[in-house]
Amino acid sequence: MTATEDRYRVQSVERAFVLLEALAEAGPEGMTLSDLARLLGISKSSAYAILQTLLAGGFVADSGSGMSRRYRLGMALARLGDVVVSQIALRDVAMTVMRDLTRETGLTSRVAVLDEPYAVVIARVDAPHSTVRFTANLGKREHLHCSAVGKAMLAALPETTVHEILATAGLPEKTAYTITEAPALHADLASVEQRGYAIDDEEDNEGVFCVGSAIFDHTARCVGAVSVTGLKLDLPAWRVDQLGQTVRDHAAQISTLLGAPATAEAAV
Amino acid sequence: MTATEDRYRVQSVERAFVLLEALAEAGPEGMTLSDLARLLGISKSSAYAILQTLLAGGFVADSGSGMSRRYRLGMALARLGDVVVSQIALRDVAMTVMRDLTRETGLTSRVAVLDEPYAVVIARVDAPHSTVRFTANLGKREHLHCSAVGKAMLAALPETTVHEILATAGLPEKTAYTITEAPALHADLASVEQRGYAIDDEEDNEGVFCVGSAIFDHTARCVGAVSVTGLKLDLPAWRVDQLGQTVRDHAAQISTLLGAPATAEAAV
DNA sequence: GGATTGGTTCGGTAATTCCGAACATCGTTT
DNA sequence: AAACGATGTTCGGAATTACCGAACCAATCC
Repeated sequence: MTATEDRYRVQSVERAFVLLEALAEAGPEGMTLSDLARLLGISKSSAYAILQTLLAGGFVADSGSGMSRRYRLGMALARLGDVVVSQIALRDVAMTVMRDLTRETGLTSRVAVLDEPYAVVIARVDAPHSTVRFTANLGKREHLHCSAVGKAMLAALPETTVHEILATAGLPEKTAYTITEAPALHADLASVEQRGYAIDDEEDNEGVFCVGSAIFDHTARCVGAVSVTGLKLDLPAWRVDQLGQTVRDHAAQISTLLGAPATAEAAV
Repeated sequence: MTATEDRYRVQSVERAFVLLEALAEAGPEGMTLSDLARLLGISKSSAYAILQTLLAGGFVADSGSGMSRRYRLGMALARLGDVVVSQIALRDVAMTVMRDLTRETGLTSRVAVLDEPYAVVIARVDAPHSTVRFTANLGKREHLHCSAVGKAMLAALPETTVHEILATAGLPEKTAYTITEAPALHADLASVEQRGYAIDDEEDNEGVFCVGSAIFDHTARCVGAVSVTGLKLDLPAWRVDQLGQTVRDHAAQISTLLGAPATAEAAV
C-alpha cells in the first residue's frame, strides 16, 4: 500500500503529532496522561516523555497538577497556526489576482516578499504562450536595487531600513543599465513613490523589462510586491504607463484583500 | 539551572519542533533541507527523516520538487492553531464573565462544554465566602439529564443528538428528585427553551440548587453552558426567576463575545 | 482504611534513530 | 561543453536513544 518507506520516518515525532491530534479532538477539557497512553497504545512513560518535551516548548499546556493532571493544546500552536494562515492568505490571494493580471496583460507575473536584504519570489503565473522561459525559480533571492519588485518595496519601506539593506547588500552591477550609485537610486525611488509603480528597464537582465508595485497587509506594512515581466522589444514606450497603472491596481487589489486600509495604497 | 531532567525528554520530538519554529521564522518562501540541517546542526539525513514525517501529517508542505525543493509550514498547523484559539477564547471570555456573575449573585459559577454523552466542566469561579466546598473538579464528566448546564445544553441541541445522548448515557437516578423518565425530561426541556434557562432542583445532589443557560459560538452552535450553584435553603422561590434571567444574560454576554449572531440567543 | 486510579521515577534492553558516505540531478561557471 | 559545486535521496552500520515494565507516590472512591 503505502510505498512511502517507513524507513524515512521518525517514530517518536509521528507519535508526538498523533498525540496532538488527540488533544485537538479532546477539546478544552484536555486529556490525562493515562488516557493518552491507552489511546496511542504506548506505555505511560513514553507518553510522559513526549508530553514533557511538548510542555517545555509550550505546544501543550497542563491544567492542575499532581493527581488528575490534564493536558491540552498549548499557545505555541496558536502562534504557528497564525503564521501559516497569514502565509496562506498572501499566497492564495496573490495567486488569484496574478491570474487576472497575466490574462489582462499577457505577461508573466510574480509576487515577491522581503527577506532582508533580498527579495524572494514566492509565487509565479507564467504567460500563456511565453516565447522565452524565464527561469524564475521560486524561493530565489534577488537584489532589490535592480528589480521592479525590489524597487517597489524599497520605495515603500522606511528610510532607515533602506539604508541598512543597501549597506549590507550593496549595488552590484548586473547589466550596463543597472543603477549602481545611491543618489541615482534614491531619485528613481522618489519617482516610484509618485507613480505608484516601479520600472526595471534591463537593469537585471539584458532585454528584459519589468513593472512592479508594492503590496500592503492589514497593518499597512509593506509585505511584498507584484510584477509583470516581458521582453523589452515587446513593450513600446506608450504602453508602459498604462501597464504600470494596471499593475498598481492589481497590487492594490491584493492589499485590500489582505485587509489593508485604503490609505496605505494612496500616495504618501 | 533547568532542573527539568533532560532524561524525560524526547530528542527527535524536540528537534522536530525547533525545525517548525525555524520554518515559521523563514516565512512563506520556506527553507531548503540543507539550510535546515545546517541551522539545527544535524545531518541532512536526520533532517530529511523528520521532514518526511511532518510532511506525511501535513504539518509541513513542500514547494517544488527534485532539486532546490523548499519546505514551509503546512495546513495541519493552521487547524491545530484554530482549535487552540477557539478553546482559549471560550476559557478566557468565560472567566471574565463568570467573575462578574459570582460577584453579582454571590454564588459559585461554572462553565461546562459538551463531551458526548456527558458534560465536562472547564472553568470555575468559587463564591467568595462559600459555606460549603463544592468539590467540582475541573474536567469531571457529569450526566446531562440532572444538571443545570446539562439541561441547558440539551434544550439547545438538535432533537436527534438529544436522543443519541440519552440512549447511550441513560437517565440514572442520583437523588429522589432526579428526572428518570424521558417524557418528563422532554417537558422540562420545553420550558427551558421557553425561559432561556434551566433549573436543577436537587436533581444531582441533595440540597443543591443550580441555574444554567446555554452558550453559542460564532457559528450559532451550542458549545457549552454556564451555571451558578448554591444551597437550596439559601434560595427562596421568588429569587429563582430573577436569578435565571441574570444567568441567561451573562450566557448571552459570553455568546456575543464569541461572535454569536443575535438570533442564536433569542427564543426559538 | 483498603483498594483503585493516576502521575512520576528508574534500570535495562534493543529497537530506533543518527550519521557519514555514496548516488543522482540540477545549476553554474570556467 | 564539460567540469564543478550544491542539493535531495538512499543505504549500511553503530550506538545512542527511546521504549517498556515495574516499582514508587499521591489522591480519590468505596
